Amino acid sequence: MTDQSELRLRMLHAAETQLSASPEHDISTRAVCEAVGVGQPVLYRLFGDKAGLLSALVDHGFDRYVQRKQALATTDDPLDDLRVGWDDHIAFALENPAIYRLMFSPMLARQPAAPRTVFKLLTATLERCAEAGTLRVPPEIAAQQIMSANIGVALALLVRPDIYTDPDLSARVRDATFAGCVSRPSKETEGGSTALTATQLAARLRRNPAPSLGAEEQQLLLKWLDGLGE
Amino acid sequence: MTDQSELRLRMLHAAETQLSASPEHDISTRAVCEAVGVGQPVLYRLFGDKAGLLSALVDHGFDRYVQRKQALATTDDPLDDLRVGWDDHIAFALENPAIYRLMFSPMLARQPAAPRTVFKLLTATLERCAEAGTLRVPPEIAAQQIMSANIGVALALLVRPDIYTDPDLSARVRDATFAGCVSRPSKETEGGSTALTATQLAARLRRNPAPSLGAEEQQLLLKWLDGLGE
DNA sequence: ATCGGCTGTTATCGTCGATTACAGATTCCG
DNA sequence: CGGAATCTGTAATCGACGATAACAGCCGAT
Repeated sequence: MTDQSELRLRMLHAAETQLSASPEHDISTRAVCEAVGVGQPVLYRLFGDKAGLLSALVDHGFDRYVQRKQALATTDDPLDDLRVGWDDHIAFALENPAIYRLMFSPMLARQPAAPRTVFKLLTATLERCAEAGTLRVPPEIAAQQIMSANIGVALALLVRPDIYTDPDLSARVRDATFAGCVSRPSKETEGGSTALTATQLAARLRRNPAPSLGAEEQQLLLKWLDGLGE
Repeated sequence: MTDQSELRLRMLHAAETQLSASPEHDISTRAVCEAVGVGQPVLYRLFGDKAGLLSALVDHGFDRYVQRKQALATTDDPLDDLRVGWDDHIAFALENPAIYRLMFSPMLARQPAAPRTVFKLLTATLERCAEAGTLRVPPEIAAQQIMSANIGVALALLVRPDIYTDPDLSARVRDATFAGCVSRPSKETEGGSTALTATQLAARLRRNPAPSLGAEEQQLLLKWLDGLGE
């Protein structure tokens, strides 16, 4: 029970250590097994195959990533929470370079499922922005922009520090990306743009469905509002 | 002479074909050699080792990338050239998924040198923007923002089409990124911002150094102007 | 006590990256 | 012209690795 899951964790830890120490960014199942003092069949029973071990390592990395994200305080300023989330993503990448490389490697045979959870977290914060009336596009749309840019910057800083030398690169792309989809609440924006108001209304309806509308009507309305929001 | 370089190309082509067909995103040196009808030592003489073959494949990909970029017309609207360059980057990624994955994989043992050339091309266009007075930061700074975001979006669309479903994702991030460092010439901006003017002046001085200043003075002045531009 | 299922071992297979040893062709020079 | 040196390829092999088969001890359930 606890034994096998503890062995699992020990193997994952050994794999992570060896991956961090490997200039080739690769590990060998033999070395991992030897490090924890077991034979290879144990690894293959626990993880199926080498890809399974790497997948588990990726999932383990995403677990820490999500745990860390959820530990971040939720303030009453969702836009500031967004900024903190972006910076924390970059910090995670720089503090866990080996696992981050693996987590977001485009060469992985099977891509992990965890990013969908990460997306939900980001979307939740964006929903709060939308409710506050600072989101100019539907949350799912904004989430894709933010995530792709955030990962792009993290990989750049991680993999090519020789090229991406600007210490403010992350902050610059962050501000530009956020400026592209969210806007500070101000007198000008308030009641101004129809897109903004539609997005705001959609967010409120998603939290508190209107009792006067049926389920299908509600869905259709939200679809229209999202259309206006884009 | 031509023989060995032709053999090299044939092996590169075989490697690319097999990489594209491999669900594991990996190739075997044996299969490549067998495909072109030679023994393994030939490969090791031409490329050193497997990493050398992959490096050559990456360089070959960057050659095509650069060739394609240089084939893009240069108009009198540098901002529009920037947009075309961004879109072409995304198109290249989607049209050459296997090589693009490899070119920008964070798991490569040795990172290629070609990206520096790509950066120079982008910076050249940005210098033209600066001369036109539409760049708010030094070209090298802007280039880092644009490249990292561009790669981030390309990898997202390539690797996780199931998550990044917004058909306008690339255009949105592109516009937001450009809005972050360049601005359309208008009455407001003209003569308005000191940062903008400093960047513009730096670009002009870089093209036409002031005869009234010495080399060291010129360098110092440019450094100051870049500082103002940030 | 015994059966069945975990959990681990040793031994082994097939593949792959990489190297050695060697052979034909070509070039260069006495 | 002839032989030495170099280039260019092949066949055979090595060592490491991923993966599996066959087998052995432990432990709870009946």
